[in-house]
Amino acid sequence: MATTIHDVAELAGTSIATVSRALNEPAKVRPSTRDRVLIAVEALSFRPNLLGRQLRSVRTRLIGVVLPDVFNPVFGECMQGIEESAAVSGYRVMLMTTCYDASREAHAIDTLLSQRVDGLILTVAEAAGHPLLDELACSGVPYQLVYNHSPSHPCASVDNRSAARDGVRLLVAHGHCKILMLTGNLAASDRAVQRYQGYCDAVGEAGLVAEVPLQVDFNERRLPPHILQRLADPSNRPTALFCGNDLLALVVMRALREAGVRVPADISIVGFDGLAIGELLTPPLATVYQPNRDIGAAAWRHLLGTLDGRPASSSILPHRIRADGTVAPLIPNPLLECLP
Amino acid sequence: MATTIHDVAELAGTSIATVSRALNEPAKVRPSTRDRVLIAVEALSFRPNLLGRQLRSVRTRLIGVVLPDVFNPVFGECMQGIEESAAVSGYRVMLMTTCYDASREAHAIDTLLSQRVDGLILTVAEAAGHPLLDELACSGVPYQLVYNHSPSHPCASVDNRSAARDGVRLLVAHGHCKILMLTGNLAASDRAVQRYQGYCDAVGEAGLVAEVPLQVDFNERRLPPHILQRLADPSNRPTALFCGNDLLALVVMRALREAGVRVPADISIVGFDGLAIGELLTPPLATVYQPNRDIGAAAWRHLLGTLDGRPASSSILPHRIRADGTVAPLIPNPLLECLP
DNA sequence: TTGAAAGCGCTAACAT
DNA sequence: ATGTTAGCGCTTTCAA
Repeated sequence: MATTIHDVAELAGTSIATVSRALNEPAKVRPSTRDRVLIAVEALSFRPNLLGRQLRSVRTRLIGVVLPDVFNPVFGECMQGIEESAAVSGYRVMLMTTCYDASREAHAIDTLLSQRVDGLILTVAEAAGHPLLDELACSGVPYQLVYNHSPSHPCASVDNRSAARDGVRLLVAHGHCKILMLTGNLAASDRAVQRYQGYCDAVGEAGLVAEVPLQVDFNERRLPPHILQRLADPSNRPTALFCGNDLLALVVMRALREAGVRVPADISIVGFDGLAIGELLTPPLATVYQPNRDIGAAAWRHLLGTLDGRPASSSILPHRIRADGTVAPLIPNPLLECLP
Repeated sequence: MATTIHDVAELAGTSIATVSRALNEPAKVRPSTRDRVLIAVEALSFRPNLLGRQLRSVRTRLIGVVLPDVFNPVFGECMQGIEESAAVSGYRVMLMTTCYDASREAHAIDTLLSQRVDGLILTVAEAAGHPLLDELACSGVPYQLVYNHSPSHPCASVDNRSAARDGVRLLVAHGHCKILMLTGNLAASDRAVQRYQGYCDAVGEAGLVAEVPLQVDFNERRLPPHILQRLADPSNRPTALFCGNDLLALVVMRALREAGVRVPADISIVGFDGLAIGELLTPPLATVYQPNRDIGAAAWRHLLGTLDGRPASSSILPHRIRADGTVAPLIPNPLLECLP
């Protein structure tokens, strides 16, 4: 079938070992033989079979990436950061998505380890006490979390709690005192919980009441009617909304718009993610910006370090508040009382 | 190091062949022995080395995906469609990005073939006369283009030209007669050229003048000043803009907004891509919708068909016009003459 | 039903 | 500087 190292060796009149060396350690072979080999390689358009090499060597130069999906631009941006920086170091990337499903996470990790990836970059639903992660830690295969901000595992992430707190502070600073949080499924994402804690921090330090967050199944493309009702009712609605992620913020903004609620005139909104695309909107989405591409790149840098034998390490990347169009100061309404 | 099939065989008191069979063709092994093997597998937490299997078998159950990037949600959405449907069939996906660079395309294809992927799904800058694609066609490795709408290669794509034409017709139908096209680098994308042709078709059939398209380096995050100047000048600006892709549409919308030009009051805009996110904007982006996720899924379906020995095939997926908020009817201005 | 043995294509000692 | 050879872990004839 495909031409192998043997064909090349035969044509070049050398042994297969020489072919291998000519290709991998050219310095170790006499220029004239090297040329003969390279000519043969060219003539046969020989493409070394990486499987053979990978099976034989310790390194595969393959890394596995496990993400909830790559439909959400957050993960697309991050994946871009991972792929392009890994490519620079000559590593290839295998991607598996989990749709926030624990059993799919397990399956992905298992498959990737079977493929003998050199390392793993992953976002899991819940990092704390994740059995697979602990197993990974023991297995000796380097790994790096992204987005999961965990004290016990190497990760590259923003500090979700502080970041969320800063986002909510922006709303507080604009005079809002009835701030609700809208989030994806809290049970399916430790980040969502951390961000809710940040919300509570900010609301608490302002002397306001932390309300129970409104949970939305993240796979929904539309806002459930009862939630919309809650948000659209002028007599009862919050003056500001903090959303656990940008996609959710966009979905709710659309729903509100369709219900005749104006953003930010009637209600202010702050998202979380810093989607590049959010900045292009009208009005631009106020959000807690996290450097998604850099998060991916940082994760790779850390992972590469571990692959090179350095101890595992984490990065808490800086977040930034994009105080943009969807936040407006609260216009005091003498008829409404802002205190609980 | 890692436990191998030998360890399992030893513990189960069988030969490695039996272990292999117990795992791959359980029917061919006596239940009692199979159980012994499975217990041993469990006890040693044996993870079969896919590299060994892949090297030995004809199939690797690996596919390669080559995309310009995965930062642009178009490709993220498509990648999602590919990955999740391939996963269902038990295939793993290796992703390489090219940043629209021909040499990186070549490198990606080469690497992926070295990895002995069973097939390839790719978007290239220019499909027609692409040397690597012709080589691929000969090599016997199945492949499927996405987004490249090519007559001579198996592909899954919308009909870029007709789709663009329909998008521009929307503008024509709203009374616009000074319609400009804004596009990424024409030289770096055959789709961009096809879409420009569609623009010319629609403009031509309306008896209007097809103008030279405004090209923008796609990697820019901002609109070059001279282009903005051209678009913002009230005495000279077009009444409508057709953008070769949604990201570009969003970028130009932002720039126009900052320059005080209102969309769609002062200028109407139609994009191309149908980004899910575009629908969530205010106003929602009018665009030529293409079913990105389905494009990915369709490409996989075709590829799988080819892998199963059926002849290569293509899908032209239906596009749809999302006649949304960024298009407004032209309000006739008696002072301005709409004829060339 | 099971085992022995031959390789898949490659790298890396070791020998020359 | 080059060749010989022994595997890497697995699947798959072929025999038993």
